[in-house]
Amino acid sequence: MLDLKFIRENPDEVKKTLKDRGMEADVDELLCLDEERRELLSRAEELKHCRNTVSDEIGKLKRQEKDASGQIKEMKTASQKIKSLDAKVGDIDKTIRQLALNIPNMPHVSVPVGKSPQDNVEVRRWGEPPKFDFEPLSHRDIADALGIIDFRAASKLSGRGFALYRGLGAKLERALINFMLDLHTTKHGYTEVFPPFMVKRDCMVGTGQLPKLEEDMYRCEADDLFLIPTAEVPITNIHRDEILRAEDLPVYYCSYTACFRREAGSYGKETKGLVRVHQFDKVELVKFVKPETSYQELESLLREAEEVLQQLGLHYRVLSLCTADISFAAAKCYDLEVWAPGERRYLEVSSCSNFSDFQARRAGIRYRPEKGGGAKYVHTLNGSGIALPRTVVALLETYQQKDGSVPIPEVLRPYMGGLDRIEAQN
RNA sequence: GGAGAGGUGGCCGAGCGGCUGAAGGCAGCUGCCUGCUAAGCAGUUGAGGGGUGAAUAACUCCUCCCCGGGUUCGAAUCCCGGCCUCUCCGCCA
Repeated sequence: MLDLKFIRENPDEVKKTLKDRGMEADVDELLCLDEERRELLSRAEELKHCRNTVSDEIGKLKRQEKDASGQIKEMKTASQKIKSLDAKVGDIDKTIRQLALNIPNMPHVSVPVGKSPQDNVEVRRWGEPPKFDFEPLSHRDIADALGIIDFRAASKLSGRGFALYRGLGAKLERALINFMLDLHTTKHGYTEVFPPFMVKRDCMVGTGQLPKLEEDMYRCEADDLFLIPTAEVPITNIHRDEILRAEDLPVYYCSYTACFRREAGSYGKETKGLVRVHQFDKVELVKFVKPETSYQELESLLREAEEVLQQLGLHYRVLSLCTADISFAAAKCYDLEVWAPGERRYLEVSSCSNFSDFQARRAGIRYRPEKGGGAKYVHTLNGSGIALPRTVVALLETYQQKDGSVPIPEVLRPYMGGLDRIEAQN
């Protein structure tokens, strides 16, 4: 959510942002309501001031056992007026909030202006796509031949869009999780967090999944709990409605969780195999930082996510998303796309965003810049570090051999009991 | 799931329906004092919003004692609903 005061003072900039993002929202109506609200508020406050002073007088009169029935009568009607004014202000507040929630974050000046994902800018590539002297297979065929992922069993259990990892496949998943967590906690200074996978509605609102994306979330109706779509939700909400101490910033958390997404409305080619599933594993990176450092922090967050792919030896590219493609809450966003030779395309495995104070305002996460100073909103950032299934896709497809075996990248071997390749199991 | 208790400022902890935005303590900050040990004395220290204003200066007003309703001229204080925490019992991986 943007600061109302900011919208009031910079309506044209806000409108330009909406245009750049290809979105619509009624800024003028918002401003009009805002003005009306302030006027009503002034009137209500004047009356309240009057009520406060007269009520004091009544108290004094009563203590002296004098008559106060005139004042009481007067205040009775004043109270009614206050009530109706407050109600009006409350209604307008709701509408304003609704309108304000539909206004996206202001993109950073460095974000490319564009109309569609085609206008995203490639920032860099790392490594080379592998060359094969045979026709590379898709991860589904590789995994099937090796017996490490059983899609048939998964759909028997849970329907389409799920995977069941078996044997070395399950071990590989576990190895990847541990490798990533160890990298971020030991080398990049993150604190590991293992949160609940179900959260209350408040949390989903705090990070912005609700109300807009309720259809995409799994919900346990009896308790009104939601399965988390990403660790971003519980982790960001750790400090909801808190004022952090300046000396504790920056705060870095990394977290492995399963993620649950209904992916309502996505069918077709993408839904085969591991590319888009309802439940997947992900290691997430979350930062709470001082505003003046947040763009530096975004760069380091991106590097930290990239390092996972580098150490795994997977070719990838980095995109700076354009105004039309960055998410609603983001001020700037990089996507990390890994090359999948069998799919013959790049797959998004991480999205690293700086939300500036947009998410913090909504979730009430502040810090006190200096002693005696007022509390300010922190800047929040997050990025996957990284999502597992597509990494597995890229890994299997990149390292596949003609004989069907898949060598394991060096860095994962300690996590695989020293094993150096996956071969067909019985 | 059953039976109780409770949620007050950075923390601990008082609080009678009006004199409480909130006693007292701790911690922090600012002075002063002092060679006796992180001692003493005084002052000061919450958040959000509105108005006047060039102002991140100043003044002023409103709101906030878990959240949301209600009673009342007036509610931290009374009533109802919700959320959370704790204790005891039961059940269970």
